[in-house]
Amino acid sequence: MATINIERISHLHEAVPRERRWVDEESPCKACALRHAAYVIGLEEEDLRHLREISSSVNFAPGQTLFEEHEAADRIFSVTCGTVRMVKLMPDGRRQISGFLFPGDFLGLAADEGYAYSAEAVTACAAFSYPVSRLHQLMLKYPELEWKLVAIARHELAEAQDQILLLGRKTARERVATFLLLLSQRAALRGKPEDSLTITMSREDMADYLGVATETISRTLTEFRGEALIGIKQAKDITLRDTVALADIAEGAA
Amino acid sequence: MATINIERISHLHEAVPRERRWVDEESPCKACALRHAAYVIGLEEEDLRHLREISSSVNFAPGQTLFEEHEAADRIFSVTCGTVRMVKLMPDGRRQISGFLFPGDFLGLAADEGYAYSAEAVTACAAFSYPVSRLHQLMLKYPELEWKLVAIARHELAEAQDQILLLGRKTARERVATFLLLLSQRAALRGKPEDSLTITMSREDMADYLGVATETISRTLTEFRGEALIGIKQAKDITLRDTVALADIAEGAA
DNA sequence: CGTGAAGTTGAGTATGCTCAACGGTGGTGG
DNA sequence: CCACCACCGTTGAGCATACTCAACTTCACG
Repeated sequence: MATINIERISHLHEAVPRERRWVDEESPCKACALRHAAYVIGLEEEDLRHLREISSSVNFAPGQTLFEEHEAADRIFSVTCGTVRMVKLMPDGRRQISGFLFPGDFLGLAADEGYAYSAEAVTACAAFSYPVSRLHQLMLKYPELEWKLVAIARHELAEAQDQILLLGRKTARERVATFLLLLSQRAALRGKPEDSLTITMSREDMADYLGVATETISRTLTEFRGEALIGIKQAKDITLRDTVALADIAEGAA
Repeated sequence: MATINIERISHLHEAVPRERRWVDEESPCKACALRHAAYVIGLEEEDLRHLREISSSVNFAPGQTLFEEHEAADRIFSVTCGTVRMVKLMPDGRRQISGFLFPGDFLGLAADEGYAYSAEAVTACAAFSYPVSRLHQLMLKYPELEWKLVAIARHELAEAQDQILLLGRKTARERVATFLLLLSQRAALRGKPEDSLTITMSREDMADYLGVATETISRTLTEFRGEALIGIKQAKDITLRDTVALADIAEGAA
């Protein structure tokens, strides 16, 4: 199992690796068990062993690019540590983030000729990389494992549908509430407190994910604080105070 | 190969089957070759034979429901004829259409416990239905076929990403232009004229797909006509007059 | 403790929505 | 076969949500 460390600097405004930030998400990153990358769909110990044979481990500094949109989609990744964003850009610079990935998520499935989006490290992060060609061979050998890949894809498709509803029909308030609850659920999945959130991404990232302006994110969060729905200790450190009310808002019931 | 005709009436405002409309899309519907359902990803004759063994043929009248959101996702469909819409509803009635399906498209992959959306016939249409359990068995037997299912899912994910960009960041003009070009491409795939479109869905469906109001669809189309980008013989009969300009608008370059 | 990036707040505005009236088309019944 | 009616689509006027532009504040890092 080789270890590759891709050293590409992505955007000018992005910081260069800083040792401090390498560990502040999933303290110590070295505990990158592939198991992490699997809880979503319930891969068995046996599946993991097979996958491990063809995987390489890769690390990325904040802002680094895992792969670019349209690049040949010859690798699939599973995130083991940190936060990754999937980014689509328009010629004039408008940016849409189609999703954030946390430990346990698969990355790079969406493709059609090339990748459907660029993938960038939000925090320092680590991932396993699987060459698609070897994955294909493996799948032919273990069709039961392949069926699990189908299940992962089905799950991801369902998530994309939710995002489409959010972007097509929800108000700014509903979008932000939905997002906070999403972060909460994902934190819970990783065994972290579900009502004390550490926001790993910037307001700009949140805005580009929710299809609004950064100012709208700020205003809405302030609004929620005013309604005692959340507490904001610091910008990146938010407490959920009334999850039920937030859920009502998220689904448009309030 | 059994033939099931599900006779569920979906919404009150939807018409009951009418013989005339059963045939006006893909004259004659009886020519429902599974091959139709396969050009996207290039299934081989052999794959089709295997799939045919476990499929049943189903027909739907305009407005009928193929399946409901949250229902157990135990069937996957391939559309052979007509137009199908994927619908998500919010409690207060807001509606988002996450996509339209044409002959050759697969349906029902997006699921997580249950289906991620309801599927409804826009026009009269026909489909093949594959029980997931039997599909699973088949896949274990023919892993090469299963890999093609993964490819279909990857393609669908890429499409969902495009829709996310559209809904998150594009203006109304850009959305409508993108949609017209999408219809054009899909028509071309089916061997139909690519600049003389037959719009099979209502303005309301278009609006709910593009995340705008129906009035905005009307206004934008009128605008495009005024700019000589399109011709509108009748509401459902649109000619593309300047595909290049439309493409520029669609990607935000104009 | 200074500096620059990130986040918040405010004021004014624009895009697209809502509400409403009008027009056309197709299907149905006389 | 024609006429009516209902529904779908179009157009218009006013308005609201969220954006843009700009100033100010806070925080992280050196």
